[in-house]
Amino acid sequence: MTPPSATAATASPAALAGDQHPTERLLQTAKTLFCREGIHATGIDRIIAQSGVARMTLYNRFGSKEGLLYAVLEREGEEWRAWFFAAVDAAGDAPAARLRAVFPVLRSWFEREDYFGCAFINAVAEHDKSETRLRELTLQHKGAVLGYFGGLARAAGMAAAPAEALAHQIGLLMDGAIVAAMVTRQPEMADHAAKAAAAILDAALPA
Amino acid sequence: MTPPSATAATASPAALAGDQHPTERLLQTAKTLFCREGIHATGIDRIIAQSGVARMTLYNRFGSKEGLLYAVLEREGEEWRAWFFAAVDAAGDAPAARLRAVFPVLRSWFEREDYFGCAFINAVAEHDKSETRLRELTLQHKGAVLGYFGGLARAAGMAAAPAEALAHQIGLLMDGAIVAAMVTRQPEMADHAAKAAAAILDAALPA
DNA sequence: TTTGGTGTAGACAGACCGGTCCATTCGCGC
DNA sequence: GCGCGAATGGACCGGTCTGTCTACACCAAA
Repeated sequence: MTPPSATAATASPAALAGDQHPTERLLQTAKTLFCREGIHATGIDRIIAQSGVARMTLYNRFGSKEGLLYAVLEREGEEWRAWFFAAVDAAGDAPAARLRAVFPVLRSWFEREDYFGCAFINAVAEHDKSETRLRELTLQHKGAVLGYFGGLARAAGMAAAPAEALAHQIGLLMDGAIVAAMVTRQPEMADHAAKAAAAILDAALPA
Repeated sequence: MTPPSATAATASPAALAGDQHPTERLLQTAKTLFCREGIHATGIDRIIAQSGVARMTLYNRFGSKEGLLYAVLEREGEEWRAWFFAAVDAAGDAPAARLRAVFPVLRSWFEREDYFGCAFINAVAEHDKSETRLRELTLQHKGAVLGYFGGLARAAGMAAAPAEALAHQIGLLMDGAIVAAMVTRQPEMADHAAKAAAAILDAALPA
């Protein structure tokens, strides 16, 4: 997912290989490579070479490439949500204003040159569809986001059931914008989504 | 993408390995395996074993695994669009009625047990994001679908620009539903999308 | 009957995969 | 300075990957 440098400061890729903890460098490097080039296409050798960490350190910390992937996703989910919620909340105190800020915030994500789609969606897409673990991790992440949307909707005066329905609709729009922006490389996909969201919100929220 | 057996008749997997042209069996088998288990995770050996075709036949016909993938996507796009447009058009003569039929039709796709998401999206997701060929193929496919939506919107009385905007919004909702249904395995995602689309259409179309 | 195109069966090559093992070095608290 | 856990660097393993090559079977047209 690659949120706008939630870890801040250490932006330079050069600095990345030098001063951080091995675990951190592994997670960071793996996240980047997994997202940009795909998980299966990224070999262990690439990860350890680019992170400047010994092979055994990876296996001691994460057990396997799969374990590393899970750790990357867990971390990425936390960081992304922290960034996203904060950015949306910064749009104002009114819940309705925050709901309307969702897609402008997403656009700022799409505009990053290191935007390569949602790590969770991409991971599910390239694995066996009967794999449950990955889908569970993804559902957990998406569930947290939907919960956040639902909370905003209720805070805006909606009842529980319609608030949940609205959260689902915004969530669908968000997933659509994420994959459309990945494929087209056009951040403006967020604007189309924002217009759609506006129509939905206008119909759902008391004026 | 796996549309509901556009090639009809030859549904049985057993029949698949027996009576068809080698080229056909390769395309069919590769499509299924690529979608269900991922492209990188599907080896040539699996494809030739399951299709009952000689290894050299694959390389004579398609040149490489990559060539096979492109052929699969091209074919899949054509078949899927043919099925989808026909199914939506069957909902009625009125353009508005057809637009509102989009997500019920998608739901019938999500309900298939061999639904594993959109082959194009999945392919882009698991390859290097600087790969242009795959993204172009995907854009071509999505462009055809957006064009279809835009045509319906104009036929429903909308001007060119707003019709195109509406097409984008429906398209985003569609992509979102496709990935959400892939991750959750819940066809009801289409219902949420349908509600969102209804709000958009109600606001856009003249009553 | 011959010939040529198409497909088959499987051995094979070379690269690369994830993962293991081990000897060595580093860094830090004592 | 000492000792010990953590990290390193690299050799190495078995397996699998894509792609090539050869020898052979079939079948229709000349």
